[in-house]
Amino acid sequence: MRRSREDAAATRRQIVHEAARLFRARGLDAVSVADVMSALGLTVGGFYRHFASKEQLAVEAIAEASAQTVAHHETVTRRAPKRAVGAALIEGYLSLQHRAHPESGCPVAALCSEVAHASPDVKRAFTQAVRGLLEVAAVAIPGETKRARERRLLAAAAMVGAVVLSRATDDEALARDLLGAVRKGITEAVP
Amino acid sequence: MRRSREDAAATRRQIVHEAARLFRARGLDAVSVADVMSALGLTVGGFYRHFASKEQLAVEAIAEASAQTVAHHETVTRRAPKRAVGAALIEGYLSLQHRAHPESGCPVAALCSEVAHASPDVKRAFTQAVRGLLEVAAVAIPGETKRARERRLLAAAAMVGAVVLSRATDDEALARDLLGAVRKGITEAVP
DNA sequence: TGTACATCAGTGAACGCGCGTTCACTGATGTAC
DNA sequence: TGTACATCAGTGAACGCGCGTTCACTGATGTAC
Repeated sequence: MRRSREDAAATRRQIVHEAARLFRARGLDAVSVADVMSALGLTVGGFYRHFASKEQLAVEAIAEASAQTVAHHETVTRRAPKRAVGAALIEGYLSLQHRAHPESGCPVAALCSEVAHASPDVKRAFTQAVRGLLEVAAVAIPGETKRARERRLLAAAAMVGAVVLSRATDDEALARDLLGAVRKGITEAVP
Repeated sequence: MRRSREDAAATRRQIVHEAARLFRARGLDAVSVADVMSALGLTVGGFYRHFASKEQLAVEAIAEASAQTVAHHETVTRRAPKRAVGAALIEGYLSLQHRAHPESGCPVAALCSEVAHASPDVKRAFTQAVRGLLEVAAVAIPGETKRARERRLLAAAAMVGAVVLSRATDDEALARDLLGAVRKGITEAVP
């Protein structure tokens, strides 16, 4: 039966929110529209009242996950002692906690190799998420010089690489070493 | 009809070879057993004379791709002027050529975020590929010290991260900048 | 070396299954008067 | 404010499709004598 406009808008937000969790946890392909809807106690049919396609949901879910991640990093920035903001951001990103919880973590690390084969719209949303990550990196490595920007790109690539590889390996020691080595290497360059 | 033992062994090798190409090009999920077989002019049914499952093929294809990549890097090492071996390896890995051709490139960069959700066997094969990459990195950054190992891990994470992100973005300038920044950052540390 | 038979690589159709998407339907919500 | 009607959020079943895997079959290869 019909729901009020507010209820419908809330449902839509819940679908995007749940999709943002599930896509990060299991990947875009491995999560079906039915998975997302049934996680909310809804049936598949209603999905298409809100979205034109699963792809549109992927686009919005990536944007939502990116916004959550940026907001999380802003919280970390606010709470950390002023001199140690960069270190706090880097340590959080490269933590075993982040490794263990892709569903609430950085969508760039969660989806990077999959997105290489995705549609232009999904790639665009993903690229925006990468830009969000680089803005967070600018808190740890500020400056408008070419060199500062290069160091931010290096830090972002290394951090994403370390988290992704730590998740893909079955060697716990290697996973820890990767995260630790990148944390050390990046923080040496970030006072 | 039945084929000779040599023919059958050759078919098996071709299946693994083609799978190594297709999986890197499109991802493990997006390539079907039928895709691999029909690329060789064969039908699906015969596949199960050679492999117990698609998963077993994925394991062998990752190992094959890793071996190809290590062999390619050995060729680069042999051909480069002795003082510039590290730079040659790094530049090849971080090239637009590598970015444009995942099908013949590093399987670690091609499959990293997908493998996080794969079976233990696939993760084990992938982890071996990561170790292969670290051995290649040891040519550029030799040494048995803890510090040398950490720098290899950092270099590997940054290189994989840069290639993966450069492929996932729709922003060509960002892609080039990522590859360039990591090349610069890593080669500064690698004389 | 020749022959009879077992083996098995590859074919092609079929299997059950889950997918994204569509659709007729329901009944509460929103709107027009 | 009340009423009649249109709208549309969500249901539940159905659609065509491609997937991984199985299987009866074929005929050349391999083996035993």
